[in-house]
Amino acid sequence: MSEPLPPLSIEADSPPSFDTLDHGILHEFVGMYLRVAYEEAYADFARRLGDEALRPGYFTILTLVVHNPRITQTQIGMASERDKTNVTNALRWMEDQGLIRRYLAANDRRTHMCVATEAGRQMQARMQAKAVVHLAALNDAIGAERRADFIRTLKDMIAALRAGKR
Amino acid sequence: MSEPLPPLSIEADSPPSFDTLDHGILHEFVGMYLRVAYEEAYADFARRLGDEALRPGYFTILTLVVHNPRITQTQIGMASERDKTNVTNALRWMEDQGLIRRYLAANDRRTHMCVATEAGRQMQARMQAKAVVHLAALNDAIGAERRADFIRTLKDMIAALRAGKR
DNA sequence: TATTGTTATACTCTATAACTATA
DNA sequence: TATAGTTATAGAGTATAACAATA
Repeated sequence: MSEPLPPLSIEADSPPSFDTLDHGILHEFVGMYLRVAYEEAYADFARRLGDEALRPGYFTILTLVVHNPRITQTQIGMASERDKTNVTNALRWMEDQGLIRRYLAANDRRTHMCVATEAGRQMQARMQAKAVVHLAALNDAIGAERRADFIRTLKDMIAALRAGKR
Repeated sequence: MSEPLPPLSIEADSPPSFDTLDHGILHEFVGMYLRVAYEEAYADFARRLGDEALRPGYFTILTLVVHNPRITQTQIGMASERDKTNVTNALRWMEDQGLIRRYLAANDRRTHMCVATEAGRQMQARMQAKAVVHLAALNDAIGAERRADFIRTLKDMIAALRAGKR
């Protein structure tokens, strides 16, 4: 890898106490809280799902397939906000697990239509039950009404940042 | 890697139209919006920083060092919500770039105290100027008052999810 | 024994680019 | 030319585990 760090010189002063650290502009910095909240929400859902279910990220995709028979991979990518390459990998894995099947559309043989199997529907139902508990835990923390505002703010933020790209 | 996917059988039906996709519980699913908002916020800040500055994740660490001379690596890890191994790597890189220096504390020679160089202070100031514009763009979208509520909600969520771990 | 920091390693999520096949 | 999907590859960010030095 890289070279070991060089030895440090010794200085007499002491570090600042943790309680009095100056965070500067970081108190206003949304990005940091957003990152940590995302990580904690992901980890909480993953904990509740346990080892018998899919990973959190796959719940979105499987739910879309269960609710929308013959949904295409492009549609899944757009609706789940994921790149098509990630969708391909997720669907391949789910097909290997027997959770979904895919069919070519007769009228346009480029598109792959995805359909959940019975095992896939059962898996989605099990995961959704855990998702409901996960959301209830969030509601206990922030309140159901506040959650609606919260989601609206997230959506507004996403839309504005995307508009700013162009 | 893995084997190529097998050929698909052809089915006559058509995919659902994208506009009428059924998202099921996903409309309530905070995690997905959280992920996308985080990604967009990160990307927006990265765009504004350009190629001459550090990556967004390093801004937090450099800001802590600039504002708190002799801050230790453990303190940086806790304050920036990052694992110590990531802090080590970030600081090594910043030291290579001449943005910070590190010293051993005389009274406890395990601890490494971090101090920003003049170049580091200038870099932090340049990045903070871009961070302010980034935050202003967010305020245009969600409003400064709503941002305060938003951060409070994020903090509450983080605290609740962490409490639920134990 | 516990803590600070380092190193090696690996995992997750995501994206880019080049490709095949279909349109 | 453009679109749907696949593959190989790579990157950013994060974490785990074993370790050395120090307390």
